[in-house]
Amino acid sequence: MGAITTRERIVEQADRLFYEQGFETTSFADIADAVGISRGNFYHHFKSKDAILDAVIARRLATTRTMLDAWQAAGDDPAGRVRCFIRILIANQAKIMLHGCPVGTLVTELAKLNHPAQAQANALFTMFHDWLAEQFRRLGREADATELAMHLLARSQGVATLASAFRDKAFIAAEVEDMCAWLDAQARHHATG
Amino acid sequence: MGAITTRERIVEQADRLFYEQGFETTSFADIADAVGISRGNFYHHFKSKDAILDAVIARRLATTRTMLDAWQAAGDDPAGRVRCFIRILIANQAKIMLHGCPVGTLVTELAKLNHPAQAQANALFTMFHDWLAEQFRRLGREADATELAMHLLARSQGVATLASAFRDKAFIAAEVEDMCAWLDAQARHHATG
DNA sequence: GACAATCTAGGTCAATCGTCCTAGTCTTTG
DNA sequence: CAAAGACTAGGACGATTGACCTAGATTGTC
Repeated sequence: MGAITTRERIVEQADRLFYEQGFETTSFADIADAVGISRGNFYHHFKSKDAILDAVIARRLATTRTMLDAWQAAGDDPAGRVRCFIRILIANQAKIMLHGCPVGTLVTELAKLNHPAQAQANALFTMFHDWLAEQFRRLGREADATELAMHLLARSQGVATLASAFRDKAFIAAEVEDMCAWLDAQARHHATG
Repeated sequence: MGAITTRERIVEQADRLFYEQGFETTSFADIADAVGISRGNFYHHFKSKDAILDAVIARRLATTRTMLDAWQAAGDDPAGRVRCFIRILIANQAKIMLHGCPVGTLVTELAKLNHPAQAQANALFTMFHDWLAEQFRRLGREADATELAMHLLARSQGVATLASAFRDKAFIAAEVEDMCAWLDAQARHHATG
């Protein structure tokens, strides 16, 4: 127990490669080489490439859930939690400048492929959205919590897209600061009005 | 003259298919079927798939240039021009909900593929950026025109990404309105401060 | 009307894709 | 120790990809 199984290593490397190269571009050979096993060995663990994609999405959902729960448990300040979300852009800025947002780029690619797993990938977005909306509700914005969550989600996506295109670190920093200021204004909007 | 050449029809259909399905997913057979010519005929007009991509990007750069010039010539109101840009999201909302932003999705895909044409595709972003920055300069925001342009570009990208993921028309409308309000505030910021 | 350039069709090529199969090896269990 | 099941390696498959080739059709020019 506790040992990393071959199946877990496959999902781990597939996750990384799907992020770095995209889902369709990544072949079985790529994953096999990364894991260090033979190609034929694959079908003992996954019956198809789509099955690997399902496992990767499930893995991302699990790690995202863990991250959100950790922020939830860290303190009692909803605004502080939202700031944690905003600052992902800085924490992961190196990877984001190279490969964009893991969620956004996957959802976009699956949409173009009209892939059956679109709905599952969208659940990643929904998970972030629902968590953000909950924080805004706790900030007293019950009426427009979902709109505020969508707004912040959209801004993060836009920053990731442009940061990747222009490889611009200063732009990320400026937008993160701007989003934090916007967040403070929203919290004040509750306190004063 | 004026007749649509086979080459133009190839570029036109490739442009559409690259947008709808993505660059890598679209095969020569797909384009040939759409144009109504044989596969082998291709290599008389383009020596490689990358050459078609170059032509598609050049076509998009030209149509974008034409659109921006038309807005430029339409009137003398910089804020009104920026509103034209913002409202692309509404004018093209059906396609955007299905396939995202033509610029953003192409740039993102080429980045994942580490494709040589990345720089050319990025020029599409730069063209929009420079045009927007020019409008902000005319609004008196010489000091931060480029930052404002990047900000608006990012927000548009984010809206397109989420609109595509959630197929949410109301979300687009709300964000467009919010961006227009933001634009007015920026213009006021110049007039009053 | 002859000739050259342009355009088109369809077949062929090697490479790569996801998938599948079979024959071994290792581990577990009675 | 023996039998069963889990795991692995490596090859083979049909399909598809981008690329290339050759031969015929069309067009334009003298």
